[in-house]
Amino acid sequence: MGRSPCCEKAHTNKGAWTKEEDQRLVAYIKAHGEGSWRSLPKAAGLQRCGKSCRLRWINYLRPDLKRGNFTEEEDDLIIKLHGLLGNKWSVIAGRLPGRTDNEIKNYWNKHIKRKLLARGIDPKTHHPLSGAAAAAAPSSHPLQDQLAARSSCSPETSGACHSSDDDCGGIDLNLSISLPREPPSPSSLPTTQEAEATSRATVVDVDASSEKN
DNA sequence: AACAGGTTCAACCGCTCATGA
DNA sequence: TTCATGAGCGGTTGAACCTGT
Repeated sequence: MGRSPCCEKAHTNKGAWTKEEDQRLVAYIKAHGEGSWRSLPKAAGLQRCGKSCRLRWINYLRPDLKRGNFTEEEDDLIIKLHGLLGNKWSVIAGRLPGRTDNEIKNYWNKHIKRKLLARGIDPKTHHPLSGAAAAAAPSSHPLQDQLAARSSCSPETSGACHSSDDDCGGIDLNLSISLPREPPSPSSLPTTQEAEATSRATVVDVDASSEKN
């Protein structure tokens, strides 16, 4: 009596989506909204796994997606957020309207990793590459360490030292985000993902406006 | 022009988390 | 409190595309 599989593998398509499948999925979501991914494929007449539908919608079909090159600002923001959060791609995506976790993850692997390496920075630890010892620091994310060290003034406990120019910790990553947390328009998605991402990220305030020093 | 190697992107897989009975 | 189920996340893979030889 194991857990039931997420879908009938024998009767589901795999691989690239066809235009018709895309159209069906978009039409269904427009009519019924997001959610119930497990039952969606059947209801929409798709021979796909619910997870696959969800992914296709989130990463490719959503109307509010911003496709195209990342800006320098987005680059910097991703780097800073990664320093704070690690590989929490969905949280990072929540701070970059129109970007998806998958897109950011890919972009990180293809572009930013190299950028950091070229600067002599270890993309995993955000420490200078030169010191192997540095890489062996107690935490994989030094910035998280700094945040932890600041626990005495954490927003959860006091919120007192959360002003944008407070230098608690002495790093410029004391940020508070000013990006919109709501969907840009009523017709765009409820973005449960973003909502969740936002809620999970509340511990860390990141200010997009301050990331340009 | 043809081939090989490298890069990029979309999609899948397996795990964890959240929620409800 | 425990268990079952659905949803979401992050890592990985594979095919298509690009570039250099």
